[in-house]
Amino acid sequence: MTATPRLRFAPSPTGPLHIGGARTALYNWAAARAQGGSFLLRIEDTDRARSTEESLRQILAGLRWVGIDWDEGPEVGGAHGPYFQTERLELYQRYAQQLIDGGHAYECFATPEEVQEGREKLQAAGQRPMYDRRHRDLSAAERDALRAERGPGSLRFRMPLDQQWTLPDLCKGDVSINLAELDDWVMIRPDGMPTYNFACVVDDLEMGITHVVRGEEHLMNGFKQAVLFDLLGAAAPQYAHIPLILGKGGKKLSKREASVDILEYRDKGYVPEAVFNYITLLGWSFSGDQDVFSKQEMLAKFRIEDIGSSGSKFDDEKLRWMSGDYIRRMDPAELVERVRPFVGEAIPAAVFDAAPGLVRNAVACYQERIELFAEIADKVAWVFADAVSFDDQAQKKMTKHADVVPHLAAYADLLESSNLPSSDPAARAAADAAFPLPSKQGAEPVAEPCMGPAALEAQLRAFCEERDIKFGHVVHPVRAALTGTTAGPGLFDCVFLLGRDKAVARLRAAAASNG
RNA sequence: GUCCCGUUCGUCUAGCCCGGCCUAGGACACCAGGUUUUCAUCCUGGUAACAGGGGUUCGAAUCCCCUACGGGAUACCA
Repeated sequence: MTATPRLRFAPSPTGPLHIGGARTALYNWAAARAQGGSFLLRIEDTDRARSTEESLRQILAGLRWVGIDWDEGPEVGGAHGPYFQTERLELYQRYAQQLIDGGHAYECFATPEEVQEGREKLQAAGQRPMYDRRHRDLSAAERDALRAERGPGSLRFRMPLDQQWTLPDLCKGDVSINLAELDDWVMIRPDGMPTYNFACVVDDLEMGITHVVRGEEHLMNGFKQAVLFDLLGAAAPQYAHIPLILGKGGKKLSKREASVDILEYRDKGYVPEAVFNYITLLGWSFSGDQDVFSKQEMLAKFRIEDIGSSGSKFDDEKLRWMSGDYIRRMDPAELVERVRPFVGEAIPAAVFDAAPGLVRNAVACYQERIELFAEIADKVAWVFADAVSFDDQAQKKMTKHADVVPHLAAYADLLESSNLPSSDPAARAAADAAFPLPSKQGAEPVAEPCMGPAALEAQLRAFCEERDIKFGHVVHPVRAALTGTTAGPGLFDCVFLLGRDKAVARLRAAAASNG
């Protein structure tokens, strides 16, 4: 019965895409996709002074990064273009003329000072401050005189007065207002540029938009636009004005508590699917007991009507948790791929290419220990570095177990004569292939080309028994010696990753500097 | 000031439209235990909420009214 839905996201390129904008885009996108409709992007660049190419690029990149694509709009074209408002000026003029002819718009010559003065008067009288409609009913002669004296005026909308208007809102329900509360708002500026409300209506009409999801700061604009649609003899889209995203304090999200620019999340290494998931959850819930869901799952259930009507606060902690959750569930091969842009110097590019097995193993060892892609760099650096330096905790462990330090050299000797994988990234492909890390307890291949984590553990346990030292006391200094830290993957995964030469060298270095 | 919207654990929310299944469920965070060579993961358990006040009703988180608090809008910005 209803036509296929057409929704849009209509940002103005005056800054980067922020979290709130991304969520708005997301809901519009989802509503379209869920119903097999179209999603388009329209650029509202009528504010020429503030619009920039750079902002546009950032917005498009931000949308793509969270996984939002569009059927019509910049870079993809479409049958309802152009998709930049500054390229549609003639269209607005045509509609403006139609409205003038129909008596629904009039020219206003009031100076900014006069408008302001009128506002203050109303305010003082306890009424809503707005344009006092002083030029609403000018005679033709008065109009001509003013134009001759002051030049072209702005085109204002002749708001029907004293009329109760109810706006059916998909999110808020029916919202009513007396139209007299609304301004005779400016549709076209004296320079011919349309304002937001006017261009928006013309475009939504021309582009066949059926639903509009947008922030609740536009609720009042919803009335203005709906009335205009009515006077144009057209049906307004179904509006859904959704609550804003707030910061921890319940105030507008500020840069202090969270990144406002969506691309900052990309740069910090958040998993985009998690950002998508989390943002979706800010005001919409998949089900009573499931927070993590795929796009496909979401689309199967999404309905605009289910978007919550109360504001929500942005919680970076949960976002991070969710990012980590996505990482944990990722295929290790994919993780390696996606972590690559973030490793910097920690894993030299040459090693990345020459020793995929080693890199895979190293990264996989940290899969459940990171929440952001970017965290991998610092974590794995010790594997690929030439030597390590101890952090405070590691140094403490070393001094605390000073009695076992002498044994480190002996352990080094033992490893030196053992069949460990090589420390040379290029010479250990078979070893890394034979032992996918992190090693699971109990499992160990039989026909292995070298010692694996389990064999290494057995070896060290025997070593301790021979020398009558506590296994638990050796483990910590060894870990510190090898990795420079006290936390990390299983100790024998660490030994394995390092390979013989590096493990031996680090044990000896630690023994020397702490003995 | 005026108009509009909102208010369930610290946070995101389920439940509310179509009153009883709600001794209010889930998730993050937090606390306690377990697994473990460390960290992390994982598992088990716990703390914790219907803004307040009036109605309506046999019965209200759910319906109505008032108050308080929060947010938004009050532009020739979007």
